Amino acid sequence: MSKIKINLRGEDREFESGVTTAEIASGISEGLARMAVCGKIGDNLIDLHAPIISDCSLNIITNKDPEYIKIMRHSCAHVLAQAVKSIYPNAQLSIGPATDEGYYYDFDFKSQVSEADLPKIEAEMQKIIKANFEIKREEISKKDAVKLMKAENEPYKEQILESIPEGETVTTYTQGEFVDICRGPHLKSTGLIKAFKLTKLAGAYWRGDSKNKMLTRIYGVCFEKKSEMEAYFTMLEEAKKRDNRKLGRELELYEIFDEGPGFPFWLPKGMILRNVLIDFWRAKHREYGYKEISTPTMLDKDLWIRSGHWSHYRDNMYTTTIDEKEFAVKPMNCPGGMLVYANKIHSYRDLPERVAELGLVHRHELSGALHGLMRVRCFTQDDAHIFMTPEQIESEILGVMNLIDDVYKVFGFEYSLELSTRPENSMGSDEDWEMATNALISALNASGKPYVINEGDGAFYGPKIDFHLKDCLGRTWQCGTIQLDFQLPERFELEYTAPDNSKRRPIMLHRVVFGSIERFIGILIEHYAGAFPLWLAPVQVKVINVSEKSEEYAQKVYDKLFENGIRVESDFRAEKVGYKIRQAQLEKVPYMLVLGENEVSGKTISVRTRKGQETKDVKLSDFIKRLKDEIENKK
RNA sequence: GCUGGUGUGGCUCAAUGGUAGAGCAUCUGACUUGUAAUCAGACGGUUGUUGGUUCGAUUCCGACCACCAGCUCCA
Repeated sequence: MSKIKINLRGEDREFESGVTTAEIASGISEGLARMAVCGKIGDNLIDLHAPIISDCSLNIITNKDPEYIKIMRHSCAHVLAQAVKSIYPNAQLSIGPATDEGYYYDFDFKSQVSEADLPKIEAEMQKIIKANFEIKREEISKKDAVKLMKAENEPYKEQILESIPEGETVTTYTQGEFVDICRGPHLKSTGLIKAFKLTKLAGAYWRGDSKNKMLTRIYGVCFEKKSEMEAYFTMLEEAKKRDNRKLGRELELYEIFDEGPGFPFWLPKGMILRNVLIDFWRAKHREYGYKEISTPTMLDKDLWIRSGHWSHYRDNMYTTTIDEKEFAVKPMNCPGGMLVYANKIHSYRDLPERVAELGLVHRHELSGALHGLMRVRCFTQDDAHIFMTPEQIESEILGVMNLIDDVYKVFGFEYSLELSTRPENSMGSDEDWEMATNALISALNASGKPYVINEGDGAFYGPKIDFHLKDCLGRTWQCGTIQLDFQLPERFELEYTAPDNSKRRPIMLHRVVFGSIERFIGILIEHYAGAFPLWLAPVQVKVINVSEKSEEYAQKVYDKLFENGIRVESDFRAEKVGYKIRQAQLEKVPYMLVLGENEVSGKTISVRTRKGQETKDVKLSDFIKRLKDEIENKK
């Protein structure tokens, strides 16, 4: 038996090769052995009974560690699978991982199953948990695993095994009658699962590929305590209240009609929000050295053939025929931008040239993908194309990253960065892709911000850095993006004159900050739960009179606010003050002015904030000053 | 597009194999009101569309459309 060195909490200790985490734990203390749930080497969790055969640094994970709940969720997925197999013996298993709040398992039910069947499955799971089956881990050869899965009639599992090299060992986990091949780790027994619930049922393609068969995915949640699970469901209820679709209608921001699925209509209040954002956007772009253009919505098909969109994006494009000529509605703004660049002779002295465009694009998204303002079929991209020399790539990318950060900060957004690399169906040479990808990586590294890599997720014309923002349910949406593109300058033969008088091809990047105004507003609605800060609020002040006796004075206050450019509304209806306040409150108006006989005689105003704070005897001029300061500083 | 579900007045929801009811909103009247809903009356729906089953369907079945959750895709 050979010896290996295992580092435990910074201390090197020697063990026999093949030692398990369980053995190490019981060697330390009985308590630790009892609490230990698995080991952790690097980021990998290993089963308590998995042999360790090489030098490493080991953490013993106990039921006090955050990893514990992940394991419980994973085991819960197995319990789900066991329950399904016992109710539907013909159902076949595919995969079943833990998620952020729970787990899911994909099955090929050979019969139809609907959400109504979930309680039945849940009850079976409860039985399994109550029976407290031991979850046994075993190592078998790949060959035996294939044999086992064949015997169990699990073709999906067999397919999974195919990707495992010959000669490797595979682990199985068995609980009662149920056996699954799985890397683990798992709980010691099913009885350790505390709070769980099945939440929804949906389709999911086998191996995430829409060409494959669609399986049935059952989602569930699992928590260490019932109270945590209840808190989670309460959170979901709260999140529903800030859904952009619900608030969009209630606050009269936008509407989507059956006559135009995915084509949002902007209502007056939403239009204000939109315009305020655009004003802010223009100011920022002026500051960062951009010019602005606008290119047509519909252009000759030949242009799209030339840009490559016709061959790569045709399915998503709307087209029409005019005078027997085919035209396409733009799904992207770039080709128009290329024509504008090519329209003029450029010197290296002009570069980088940053040209922005608020471009309305149309894309035929699949009907099932539409989602409020987050995913629509026509939207305004706050696009820009930057033309530059190779030396300018990194600093320009960093410049855009700063601009995006600068803009997101104003709203208090936290975002995550993703680098997407070359997809399968792409244009261009290997060298170009490598150079472009490296340029993005070095800019990311220079920024010092963390990022994840999405292999094969880039655009067909180049790799990209995406900025993701979260919606109220924690789903992330791509907003900002920076995409390098070597293709379009080539296809449109763009040039600039270098210092040596030679003609060179500029490097080009596409970028958006908001992403699309629609999606960004969708995120904003949920981020603020509709209670927009003053500078964004469609209605900033509501003037409310107490009775007819103060209407004339209230009108004067309204006029003064209006003259000062404040977005003000009045409510002089013959209703009780409480009623009118309630209305304004539901409209989430930041400030309400309540004006009655006291204010008339004192020539003051009474201010109520949307949070319910009241201040009496305020001078109108002071209030206006305060409003202007708050708007100016985007508080 | 795929899987499952849903579809009743502007909004939220109820009811039924025998042509639908409430609250809010709207309108009218009364009340002149002090910080989250004053009272009363009126108006408003061929129950998403379209076929079928039936003496009769909004209710049962099919197709289509839209929406919801998820998958795929994506700003």
